[in-house]
Amino acid sequence: MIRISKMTDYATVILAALAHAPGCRQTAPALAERTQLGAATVSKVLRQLNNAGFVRSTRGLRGGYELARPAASISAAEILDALEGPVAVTDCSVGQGQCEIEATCGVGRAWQRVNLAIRRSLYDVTLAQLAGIDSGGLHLASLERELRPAAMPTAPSAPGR
Amino acid sequence: MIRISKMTDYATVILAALAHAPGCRQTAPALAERTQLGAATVSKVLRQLNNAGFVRSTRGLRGGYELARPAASISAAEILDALEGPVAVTDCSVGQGQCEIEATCGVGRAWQRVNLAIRRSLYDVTLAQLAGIDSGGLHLASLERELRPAAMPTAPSAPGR
DNA sequence: GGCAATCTGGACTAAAATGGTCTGGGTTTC
DNA sequence: GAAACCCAGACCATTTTAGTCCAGATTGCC
Repeated sequence: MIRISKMTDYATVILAALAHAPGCRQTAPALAERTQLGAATVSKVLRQLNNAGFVRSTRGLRGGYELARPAASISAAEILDALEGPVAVTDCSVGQGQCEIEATCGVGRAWQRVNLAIRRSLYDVTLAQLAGIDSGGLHLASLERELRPAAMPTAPSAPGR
Repeated sequence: MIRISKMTDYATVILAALAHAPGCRQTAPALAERTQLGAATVSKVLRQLNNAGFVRSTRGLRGGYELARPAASISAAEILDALEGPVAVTDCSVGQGQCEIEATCGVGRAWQRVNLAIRRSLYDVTLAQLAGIDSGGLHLASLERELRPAAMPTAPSAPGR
């Protein structure tokens, strides 16, 4: 259904919570409380975020997590890349050679374009925007373009699943 | 990982195969052979495509499937909508009220923008393009815009999964 | 009329991904 | 040395996905 995993979703929520208190260490339990997510789950996500370099951890008493970089410099695309690998709408959307029927189907090239478009839109969203503390719409250019057109068709009739 | 299901992928491949021989009925087994996919799977997908109105089926001897509408008038977004429901990057990306922690997290709004951007790019890709028989780039406007920028960052360091 | 080719609908299963928990360590501060 | 932390990974339950199979219904042809 073209959706990111819940874990990645949680990651953005947690990062957003951290972004709201920059430079201030917060423990995993405290973040769990703030975000209303399970403590164990938050811990797990924070570990991934630490490995990926988005947060910095401090052990021991008075330990906790804090953002490793300013929120405005972290893009949604980076977070997705780190947590679930690069965007790939289909197998052949990333490049050639993944698909045995490539020669026959010829569908790959068009998907690659879609992929690129998605990627760009993800690059234009920063953690600061996700957290709602955007300093002034610096990165909104391409998204505003997307939003302008009035006639945005809404999903017509999806069959129940 | 932001990807469409294989079934939907197959659907586009099958539709593309049909688009290559417009107005010409083809049986499910024949399409399976042409696309190198399992016969039962192709049948199943064709049934869904029939219910969704993308193809027209004829029963009995000499029966088969054919495109119900010209390939250029079918967008990738329509196919996705029909087969896996509307695009929804996260639960809260479709609208308000889906998420209990909406008030606290504030992440939803930014995802809605991403969602919209993805949706638009899917609307700009037609079946004709997917099939590689595009008549002249009528719908390419927004995608060309996406492709123009030179400095397209490629996924940096995704952790192996 | 009967047979063969075709679609139809649904049940069913196997495999994989996902979400989430638990346990058993290290570290640091007081 | 004890309390309050983080760290790493195994582990399990559930859901989703992919794919198969089978028992009809329909149509054209001989």
